[in-house]
Amino acid sequence: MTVTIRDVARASGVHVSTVSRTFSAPHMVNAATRSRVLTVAEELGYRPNRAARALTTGRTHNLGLIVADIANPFFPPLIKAAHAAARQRDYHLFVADTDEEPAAEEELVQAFSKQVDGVVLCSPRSSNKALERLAERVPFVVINRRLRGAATVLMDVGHGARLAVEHLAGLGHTRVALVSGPAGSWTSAEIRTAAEQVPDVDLVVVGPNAPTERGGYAAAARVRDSGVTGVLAYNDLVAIGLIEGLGDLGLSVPADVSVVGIDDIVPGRLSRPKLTTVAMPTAAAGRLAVDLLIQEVTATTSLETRLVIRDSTAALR
Amino acid sequence: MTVTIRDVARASGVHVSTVSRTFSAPHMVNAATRSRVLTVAEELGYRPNRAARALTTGRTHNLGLIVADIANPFFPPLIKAAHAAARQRDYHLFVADTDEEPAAEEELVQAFSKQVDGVVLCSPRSSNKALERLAERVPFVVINRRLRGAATVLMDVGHGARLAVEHLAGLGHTRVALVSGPAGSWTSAEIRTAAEQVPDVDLVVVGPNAPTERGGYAAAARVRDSGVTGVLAYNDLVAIGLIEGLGDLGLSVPADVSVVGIDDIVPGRLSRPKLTTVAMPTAAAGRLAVDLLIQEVTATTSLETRLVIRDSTAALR
DNA sequence: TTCAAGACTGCAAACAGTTGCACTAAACCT
DNA sequence: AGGTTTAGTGCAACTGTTTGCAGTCTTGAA
Repeated sequence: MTVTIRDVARASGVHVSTVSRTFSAPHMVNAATRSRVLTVAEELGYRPNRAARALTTGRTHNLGLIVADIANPFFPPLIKAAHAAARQRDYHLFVADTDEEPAAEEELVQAFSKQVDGVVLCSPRSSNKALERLAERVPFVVINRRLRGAATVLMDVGHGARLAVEHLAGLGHTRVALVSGPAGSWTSAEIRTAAEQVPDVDLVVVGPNAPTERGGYAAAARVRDSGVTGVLAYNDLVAIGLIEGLGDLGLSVPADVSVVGIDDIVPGRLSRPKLTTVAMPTAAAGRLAVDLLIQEVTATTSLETRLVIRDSTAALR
Repeated sequence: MTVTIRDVARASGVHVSTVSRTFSAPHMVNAATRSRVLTVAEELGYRPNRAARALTTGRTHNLGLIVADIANPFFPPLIKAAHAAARQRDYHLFVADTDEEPAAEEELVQAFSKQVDGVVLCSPRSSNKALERLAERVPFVVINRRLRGAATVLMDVGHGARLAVEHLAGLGHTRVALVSGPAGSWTSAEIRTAAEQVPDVDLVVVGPNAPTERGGYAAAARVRDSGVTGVLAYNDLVAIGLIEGLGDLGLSVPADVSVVGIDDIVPGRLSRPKLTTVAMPTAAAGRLAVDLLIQEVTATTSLETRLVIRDSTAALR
C-alpha cells in the first residue's frame, strides 16, 4: 500500500508528469500548482521511489565502498568520512568487506554495478587486468593504489616514512630497522624506497610480516638481533605488537629502542607508551574519493601525511 | 549500452519471460533451454538489474544498517558481521552513521525505506513514538533497545555488569564506583540496576559522564575522592580514560584501584594494563539482526555477555 | 488585431524486469 | 483412442518514474 506519484496526481488533480516535475524539475511547474502538489504529497506521505527513478535516469544516487576489513581500525574513519560526503550530496552508501579475499573485490563490484553510480575501492589487491575489466562496468576510484586511467587517491606514505626515519636519525638513531608488511604490498614497497633514501642511516629490513599485532610481536626477536636502536613499523598494529614483543624480551620502549608506527589508528593513541606515528589522512581520502566519484572527474591526487610525535620515540642514550 | 534481458532473449531465440525465469525460477524452464540461455547470457555479460527487479517484486535484496558512529570502535565488528550475514544470503548492505544525532535516525530510515527490505537500528535514540511511525514504513530490528512490537536483539549487559561487580567483590573490593554513561542511556540504567543488586558491595555512582576516553579522564578525581578501590566503567573508552586520569593523580591500576570496562573493544586489549572487561557479543548481534530481518521474524532475543579477566583488576592489598 | 514566443501541462513511450494467464505439445491413464 | 494432466513457453500487463513532444493559454509586440 505504498503511495505513488499517481496517488498524488489523482488527489491534486494534475497529471503524473506534473507531479514528477515538481520533484525533479520544480522550476518547470507553476508555483501555485507546485505548492498544491507538495502539500498533497506531504499529507499522503509520498516519497519518490529511487529505484524506479534510477530505471529511467540511469542514476541511482547510490555509491559503493569496498574495503578489505571493516573491523580493521584503519578503515572506520575512512568509511565514516565517505559516508558523510555522500550523505551531504544526497547519496547513499553501500559498504562491503572483502575479508581480505582479492577475488571478492571483483565479485562485489559486479554485484554492485547496476545499483550504484560508482564504487570506491580501498587498496585493491586484484590484478590490473581485473581492474580494467571492472572499469568497463562501473566508474570507480581507487584509494592507495596506482592505476593509470582510473581516478586515484593516494596517501603519500613515502613522504611520511621519510619523515619518520629522519625523526629517528635526528634523535641519534643511525641503525634503523624497517619492519615491513606483507610481500607485494604497494604501501610496503613505497615505505621502503622512501626510507632507504634518508642519508646517514643504516636501514635493515626485517620482514615480510603479517600486517597485524601478531606479526609485530613475532618480529621482535629479529629486531633485537639486528642490533638497531630505532624501528619504523609497517603500521601501528605491527608497532604495538612489536613493542609488546620487545618488552617480553626485556627491551623497553623508548628507553632501549624507539619505535614509530604508520596510520595513526585509535589504539595507537590509547596504548602505552603512546605511539609516535605517521598519520594517514584516511578521512580526507574517503571524503575526496566520493567527491571525485560524484563529480565524475578522473584525477590522481596525493594526500599529505604527517608525523605525530608521541612517547614511543626518544633520544639515543 | 548495458545488456538487458531482451538482448539475451533475442540472441538465444526465446521470449524475455523465459530468460527472466531462467534466473528467477530456473525449475520452470527446460534444462536445455536454460543452459542455452545461460551461456548466451554469460557471453553477453548479462547481469540482472536488481533495481528493475525490485520494482515488480517489491523486494530489493538490500538492507540498511544505522549506527551512531561508524568510527566508534564498538561498531565495526558489528557492521562486519552484519555484512557477512547479509552477503551470505545475497543481500547488500547500506551503512549509515547518524553522527550521534537522533534526528538523523528518522531521516535515514525514511530515505532508505523504498530501497531496502528492512533496516537494523543500533541503540536508537529516537522516541518510541518516532520509532512506531517508522515501523509503518519499513520493517526493522533494533539492537540494544527494548521496544515492544519490534524485533529486538539485546545484549545482556546487566548480567555482565553483575559478573563484573561480583568479580571485584571476590577480589576483596567492597567499595565500588560505577562510572556511569550519559543520562538517559538505556544501557547505563541497565548496568546500574544490575550492579546495585550485588550483595555486600557499597556502590557509589559517579556520573553522568560522556561515553568517551575524555569522559573517563574527567571522572578520575571524583573516583579518587570517593575512596573506592574498585570501579566498573560505562564502557572501555571511559575505563581507559579513567586509568589514564588516575595515573595522573598518582594512583596506579591495578595496584591501587581495580578497573573493569564494558564492551571489549580492540583498544582495550592493546592498552596497558590490558583491560578486564565485559565482552559484548557485537558480532553475534549484527549477524542475528540481519537474520531476523531477512526471515521476517519478530522476536526478542537476549545475547549473553561474559567477563574477560585481564590485567586491570587485582586483589585488594 | 494578429502573430510569435513563452509558460505550463498532458500524453505516451520508455526504463528492465516479473508474473498470471493462455496456449501447445508431449506424456500419462484407463 | 480419447481425455487429462503436465511441462514448457509466449503474451501482455504491470511496477513507479522520467522525458520528448505536442497542445493550450497567456502575454507582449508589432
